[in-house]
Amino acid sequence: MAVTIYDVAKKAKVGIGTVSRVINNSPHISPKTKDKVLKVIKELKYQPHAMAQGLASKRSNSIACIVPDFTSYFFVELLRGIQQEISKHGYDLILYCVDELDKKEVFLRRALREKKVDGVLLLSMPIEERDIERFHQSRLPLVLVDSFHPKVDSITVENEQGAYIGTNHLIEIGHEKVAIITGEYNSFPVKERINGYKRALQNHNIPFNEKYLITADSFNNSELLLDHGFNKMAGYISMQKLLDLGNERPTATFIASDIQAIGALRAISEKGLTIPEDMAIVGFDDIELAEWVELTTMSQPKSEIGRIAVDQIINKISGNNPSLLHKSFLPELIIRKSSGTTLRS
Amino acid sequence: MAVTIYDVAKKAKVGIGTVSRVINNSPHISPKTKDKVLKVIKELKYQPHAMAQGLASKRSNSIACIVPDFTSYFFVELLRGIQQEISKHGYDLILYCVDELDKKEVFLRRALREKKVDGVLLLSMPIEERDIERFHQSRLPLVLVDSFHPKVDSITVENEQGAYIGTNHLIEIGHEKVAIITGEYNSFPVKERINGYKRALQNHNIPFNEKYLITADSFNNSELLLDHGFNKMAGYISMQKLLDLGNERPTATFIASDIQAIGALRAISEKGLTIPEDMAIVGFDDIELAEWVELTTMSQPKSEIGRIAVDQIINKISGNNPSLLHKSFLPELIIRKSSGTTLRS
DNA sequence: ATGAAAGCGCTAACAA
DNA sequence: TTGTTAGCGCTTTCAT
Repeated sequence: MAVTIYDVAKKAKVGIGTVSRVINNSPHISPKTKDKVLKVIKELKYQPHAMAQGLASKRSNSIACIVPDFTSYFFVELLRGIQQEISKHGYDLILYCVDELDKKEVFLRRALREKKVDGVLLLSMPIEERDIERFHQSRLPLVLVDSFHPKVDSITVENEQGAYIGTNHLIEIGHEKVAIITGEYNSFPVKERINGYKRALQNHNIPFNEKYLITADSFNNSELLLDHGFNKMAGYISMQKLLDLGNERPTATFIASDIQAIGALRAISEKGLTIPEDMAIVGFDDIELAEWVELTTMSQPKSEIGRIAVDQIINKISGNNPSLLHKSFLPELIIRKSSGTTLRS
Repeated sequence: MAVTIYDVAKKAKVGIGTVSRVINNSPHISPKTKDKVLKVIKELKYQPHAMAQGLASKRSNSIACIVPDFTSYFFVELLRGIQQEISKHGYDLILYCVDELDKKEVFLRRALREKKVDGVLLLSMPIEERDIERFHQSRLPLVLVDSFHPKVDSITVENEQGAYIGTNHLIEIGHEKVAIITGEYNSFPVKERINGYKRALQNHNIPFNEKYLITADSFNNSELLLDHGFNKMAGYISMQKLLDLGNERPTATFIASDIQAIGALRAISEKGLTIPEDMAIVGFDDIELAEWVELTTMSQPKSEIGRIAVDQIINKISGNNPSLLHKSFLPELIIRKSSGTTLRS
């Protein structure tokens, strides 16, 4: 049988309460007995039983992270920061992936009642009003990452402004026919990014051209929508559509995710066109790969986002009622070769 | 207060034992009472408390996965398959990352005593004899993935043979000066891959040239060793070393991971050399990116590996004492542009 | 087939 | 400061 708190108590000739206090760093304990107990704990290689601790204390020392099917490098890089920070605080990360958005609810409700985690981090997913209410009632800390709702703590980037800056960059280096490629229209950041794109056009008195807006919904291929169209293939196909526009073809494209941009790059070179001369590109995310393919992009501070999100949720778990947090980072324009500064002709 | 098994029992007018039986799908229960209880469970939105279940049943429905700091795309892709399979079986994945190999022990021992997980998946990490003994004694299921020890279940690829095939491919298309770039020498797969490389040379009576073996230990930069040298930068620097060999320069290189190969590609093009004419490349892993950069590589069946590993550990958890499993997959040569078939004059 | 009751290993409130 | 004890919410005998 595994060694329990009773074994430790007996061997140290103290009560189990005392052992418990030692384990939990209770301040009210004499250094002498503390040392004695600690010694026995070491001798017996005692380790508290997580479930028993959890049941009695109503804490699990685990945080759930629900991610939308981590195909995307962006999530992976975000997740990396989150894991590190969670681990640093002595918590464990339980990872859930949902391939369909509806399934998210199942996890949320389970998390709520099952009491297996002390808090939930929801990545890049919308949340329904009734779920918010549920979390509020059960007082289970919830933090949104890369998603927004006025009533829930959230860490985001300024999608609208980011798209504005990216599009603006393309216009300012001389492009007038600027297109946008983005994910599924009902994905949270997509609308905002489209708005930023439109605002940049407006600012320069460039009329919005319907044909220059390619969302992932455009093509009827559910395969490509698994991650809301934020994938290489979707970017590839979207760019093909733009290139098929003949002499109406845009000379520059703002692409709302680097991974789509990477697909787009291929579509461009396959047509025998060059970047940035024939088509200038600005992406979004600054995934590790972006530098590799010399992609100009709007950089998201991924590890910073992860850090803040975890700090906030741990703050809430710890009971220091922090005020509602809506932290938003401004993405930074990283200029690389794909936008260039030269125009074609 | 949350609804407990007592609330359900009271409302359904049965004992808590009966409710418990319903929850756990016990066969000895009349369909009638089962329905009645199920109805109440739904009405009350009852969900068993995970900790209480765990404490009483000694099962946590969680599986730990210890990965070496998931910087690498290979791990991510592996992890994806593992998560899916774990989830499919109704288990939760607790993810631990260890940046230093020594820290692994901490997690292993904690997993052993803390009873927070029902099994442990160890990815790409060696395991010490004494830890094996500990796991054996406490009967906590352990499965190695991408690592090997005779006494522990393991899912691997045939590194030696894979390296052999990759190197052999380069030799057969005409190369004689074939180098190898790989990770830290003490990393498990590295030695095997070096052996496969050497065997291929031998088979063709090509003498082994010390200068053509670049391991990640070669350079004194601990940054680069975080993931045992399996990263872009390490590949980049390693290739530079080879290119600096002047007229002794190899014409082909087998690179023991795609991510290093990607770094190497850059080093080559920066020197104004072309691939595959000046330098042919074969990588290892077939990460998603490999196709993108047209890298010939030895493909590992990542989702298959994950699936088998999870199935095995769940089998062990379920108590069907499966016999010791040592499944090894043969990596498959995927020929793309980076190896080409043309030699440079 | 079902109910009652004894734990599972711990925390926390209460006494001392 | 410390020991004792009553739960935490469930599973699992053991009766019935």
